Amino acid sequence: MKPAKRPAKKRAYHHGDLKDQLVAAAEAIILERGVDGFTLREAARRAGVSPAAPAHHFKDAKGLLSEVALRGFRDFGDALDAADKRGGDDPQKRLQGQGEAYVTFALGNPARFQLMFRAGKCDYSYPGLADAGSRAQGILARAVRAAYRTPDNEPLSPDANGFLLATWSIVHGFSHLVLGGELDMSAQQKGGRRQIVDSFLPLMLAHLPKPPKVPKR
Amino acid sequence: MKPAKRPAKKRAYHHGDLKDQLVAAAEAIILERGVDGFTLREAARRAGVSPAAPAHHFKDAKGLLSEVALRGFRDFGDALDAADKRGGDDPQKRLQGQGEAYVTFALGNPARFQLMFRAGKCDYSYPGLADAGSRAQGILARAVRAAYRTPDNEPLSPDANGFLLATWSIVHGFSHLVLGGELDMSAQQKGGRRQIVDSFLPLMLAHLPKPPKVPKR
DNA sequence: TGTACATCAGTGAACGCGCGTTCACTGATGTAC
DNA sequence: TGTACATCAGTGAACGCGCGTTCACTGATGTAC
Repeated sequence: MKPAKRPAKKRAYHHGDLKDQLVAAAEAIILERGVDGFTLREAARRAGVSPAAPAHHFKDAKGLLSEVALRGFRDFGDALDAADKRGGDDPQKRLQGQGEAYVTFALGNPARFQLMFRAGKCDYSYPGLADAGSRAQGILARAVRAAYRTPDNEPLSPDANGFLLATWSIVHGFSHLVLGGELDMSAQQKGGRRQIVDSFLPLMLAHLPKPPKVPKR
Repeated sequence: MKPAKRPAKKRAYHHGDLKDQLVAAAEAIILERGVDGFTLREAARRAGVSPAAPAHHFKDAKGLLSEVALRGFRDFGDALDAADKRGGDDPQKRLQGQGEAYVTFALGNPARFQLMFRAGKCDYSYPGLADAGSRAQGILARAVRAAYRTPDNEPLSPDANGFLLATWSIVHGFSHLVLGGELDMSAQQKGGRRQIVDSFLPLMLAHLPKPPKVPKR
């Protein structure tokens, strides 16, 4: 076992935590400058390391971004899953909870969220990434499945599919509108994003489509 | 008056239509390579002109993109407006129509749409851009105002605001999901984007929130 | 417990690239007289 | 109708920039005996 992490006053030649710090730096850069503002050199700079160092941990620049997205999708999936479970066996509660968790994740992790849904920035063949993405996607579908009482081995009905898509669209769209700053104008009110969200999220969630009452069969 | 546009076999020293062609080239580049793939040099190349030429028509690279976005917002606003008017005085029809027009515009003009909603690519002080943007935004609000029978000089009620936001979110989110290719997996079906949209758009629009029945006052 | 050696994780200089923009210029066009 | 001249809209070479990546290297670590 390694010794407990030392504060390491003067940095050793071997960094010891470079991979994680590069990931953290990448997120910070994206937060400050947007997804397009990320550069590998800047991430290395922030980790206090030469521009060649990241190559020992990631194949290339896309590799680092893919790792960021991977961790994002995992946490995202966890958040949706937890919210879903909190809903017990009440489909309405499960969907409402997932909707809220979706938006909460997006606004609480703007850098990751924007990266996760920005085509072309990640390498989908990065190990685990595609899986983590589908898993997160499947969690909402699972709740819709329950609401429509559709067994796992049957495809969703067109109606259920429309419902799934509408629900996904509304929380996804809301997240993008807030993150993109589109709401600041229309919401004619002062105070930061936090306030806008606090006041509008419940109102918006109240308009989430309602699942049908499907009899047990 | 100028003579009718000659085919101009061998291009004259003066181009004659450079501004429009740069705009067209920019849209084509964005379509092929994404918003981030745009470069001013490439636009100049496609217009058959030296890299310094665009400076005579646009202040800088952002200026060209701003012009693209401006034209986008204008057409977008026109499309929403036309759909709204087609709804007569039936609020439900007006909202449904605008929703469909919103998505149709996004999918029919993916390059522009993605540029229009990508923060940081445009210069909002570009003449007319901010106005065109607010105008488009106001058209949906106008229909909501009618649905809730709110006079122009009164602010929307919180409930109406939530409704507006939910409606905007759903069409905006759907557009992004389709353009981002997120649906191809979940929609387990072959055929291009066109088919996905044709089959899912009506289902999704069926879940647009319904405006309340508010008595005239 | 030492020691030899392989492997790991850094360095820093350098490469080539395409970019946006600037510059002095020039050919074409439009206008005043 | 002709002519002088200002202005417009191009050219093409050049600048400096920061980027991702490569390279030969080296210091630190871990392991086999």
